[in-house]
Amino acid sequence: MEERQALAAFAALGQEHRFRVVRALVTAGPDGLAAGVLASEVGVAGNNLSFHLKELSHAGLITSRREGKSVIYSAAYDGLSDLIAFLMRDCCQGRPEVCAPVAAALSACDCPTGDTAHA
Amino acid sequence: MEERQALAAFAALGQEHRFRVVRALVTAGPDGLAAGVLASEVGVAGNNLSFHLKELSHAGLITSRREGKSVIYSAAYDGLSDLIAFLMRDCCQGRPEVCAPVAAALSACDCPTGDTAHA
DNA sequence: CCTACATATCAACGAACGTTGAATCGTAGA
DNA sequence: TCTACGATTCAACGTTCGTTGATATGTAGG
Repeated sequence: MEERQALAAFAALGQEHRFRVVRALVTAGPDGLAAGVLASEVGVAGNNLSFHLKELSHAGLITSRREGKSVIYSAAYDGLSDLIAFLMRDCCQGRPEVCAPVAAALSACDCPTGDTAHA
Repeated sequence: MEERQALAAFAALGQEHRFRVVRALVTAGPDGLAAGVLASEVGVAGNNLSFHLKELSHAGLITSRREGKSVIYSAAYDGLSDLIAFLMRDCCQGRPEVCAPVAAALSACDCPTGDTAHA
């Protein structure tokens, strides 16, 4: 991931409404949510939401597809993981003070980290 | 980490100059860097840098200590790891599409993840 | 005490951001 | 084709952000 893209992603997530959009889409799963549903879920006017969705899409954090009259938005899981990986690559840099808690968070989650023996 | 704090941290990292400050401080290690050194390293005027440093400090990403005539700034490693952990907790949510690449990035780094057999 | 140096604070300006309302585009059904 | 509906685009606005220059604080040395 380029630095430019990462900066855009951080700036995008630094806005409350956009962050709530991303969280709602991640929670919704790969099926995604229609723009109208997102609007009422986040509490933003439709036209305003379009503005934020374009920003998030440009930052590589969400994707969209048309489905009948609706436009369905989904979280771009690869973009999100790229962002986390970029942050760790730029900040971890051989410093266990940063990585250790992240590794702990990984094993506290339902994901296959390679050493999660808790499941 | 609170959502409010995480939003402030994302917004802080979304600014190029501030991001470069954080990267410079992480690279510098726990010893940190003086404000003047940071100013020339990032290419920002001293008074302007103070503004950004206050923002980063308020976001919990850096800390400061006075040392003679200089003020030394250091990366807040716990704040950074908290931020990554928060992002994964809010975005991972049992979705291996996000966690797997992060786990891969972890093992590509010099940190003890518990299963890094590459070193 | 006075000077020199390193940072921080303040007021002010221009630029970018986020919101709003009206108008437009695209799709589905009568 | 006409209407209804969902979503987007556009122009305008008020606000916030980032930068600049001048000023103030705090520290070390003469």
